[in-house]
Amino acid sequence: MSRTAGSSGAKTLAAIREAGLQLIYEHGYEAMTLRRLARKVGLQPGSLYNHIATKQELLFDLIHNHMITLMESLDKALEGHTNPVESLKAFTAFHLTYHIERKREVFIGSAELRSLDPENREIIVGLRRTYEDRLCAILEAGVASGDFIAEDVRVAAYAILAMLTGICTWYDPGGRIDRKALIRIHEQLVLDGVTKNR
Amino acid sequence: MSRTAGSSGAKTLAAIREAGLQLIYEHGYEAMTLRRLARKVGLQPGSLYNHIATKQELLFDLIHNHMITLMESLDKALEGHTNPVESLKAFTAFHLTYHIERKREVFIGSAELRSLDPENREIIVGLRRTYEDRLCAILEAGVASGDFIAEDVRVAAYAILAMLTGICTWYDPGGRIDRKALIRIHEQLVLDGVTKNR
DNA sequence: TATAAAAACGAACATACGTTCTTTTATTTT
DNA sequence: AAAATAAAAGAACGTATGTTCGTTTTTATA
Repeated sequence: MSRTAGSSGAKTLAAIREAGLQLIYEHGYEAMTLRRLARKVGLQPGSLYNHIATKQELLFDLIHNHMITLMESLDKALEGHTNPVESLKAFTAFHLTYHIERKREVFIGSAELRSLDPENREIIVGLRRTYEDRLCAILEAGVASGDFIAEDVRVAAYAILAMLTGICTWYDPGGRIDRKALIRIHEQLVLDGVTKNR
Repeated sequence: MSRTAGSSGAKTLAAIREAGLQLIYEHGYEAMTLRRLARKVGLQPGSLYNHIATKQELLFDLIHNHMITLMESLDKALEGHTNPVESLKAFTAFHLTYHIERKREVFIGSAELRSLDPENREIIVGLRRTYEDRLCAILEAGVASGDFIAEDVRVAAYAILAMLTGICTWYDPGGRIDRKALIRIHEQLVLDGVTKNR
């Protein structure tokens, strides 16, 4: 056999991306073999190389795409909010929603950082830093306006991010807890953490 | 050559454990090769099998040991506390301290869960559940006594654990932030999250 | 001190990996 | 319709992996 009827580059690449995402999420980058990936897509191992340059490049593509989308979505979600309290609520809601919806991408984006080549890793770490900075800016604005109290803005930001991101390691969208309730509870937790009198 | 002068089973096993811990922490279980591990310990690859049964068993040993120690230490730390507020503070301080001191074990204990054989994984998941239950019990006691308010105890517990555990992914013991300050800040964050009027 | 056990070496094993290359067939372009 | 390109197959590559085995030397036991 050779080229399959109905085969199209764009469709196959999309299938490779989706299957790769799932396999890396399930087993990790190192544990995912290209043979397994090929089988899942319905190809021979060698045929993958008509669409990807290398296994490493596939990983970077997945993470990089995710980070770009994350940043763009965040900036859209924060648009129009000037009040620090409202901004923080918007950030919390966005972060939770996005991290629940893109559970796999988020997980890979942090767990497989170490599997990236140094140059690739640096790019991703830079993007992540930019994301953290958005939260820091909100907290700083709130401290300046007197709405928030935070002993150390960066510590508070990391604590908040850790708490929110941790959610998607156990949250089950089809489970007992409603998503809106989850967001409400965490908005409150986050706000209380930076507003209560000390 | 053959058996080295001064070689002792216990010492070599300890060296293998320590080197394995470090290598798995740095590169992940799948990415750690037994040849690399052997080189780090100063052995030939085959000689490892005088001390471990298999690569998988080494991973399980490391994680299992960690979980057992974690539980014992927690119960010691909670001993004598009856007041829910004090218990929660003690839990927070213990969790942070332990997770900072045993950064590597903690990381491996969650990141490499998926690298465990199903039977091994089940054992670890059970132990982890027991740990979470300790926190839930404290929160429930606090709700019953009127000290805490929590819409959903399990959600609150997971949020707290996620926040606290997330710390050890970025906290640098030699860095800008003092450990005692870190504990103080988080005790407050945690308490605020479950005590403030809604 | 003789004997058994432990701990190391070093070679070898089957297997699996990421990747390359040639060939064949389908699709697109001219 | 012919030519060029794209996408697949399938075999092969060198290399690395976890593990086993027979041998040798050191330590512990009797």
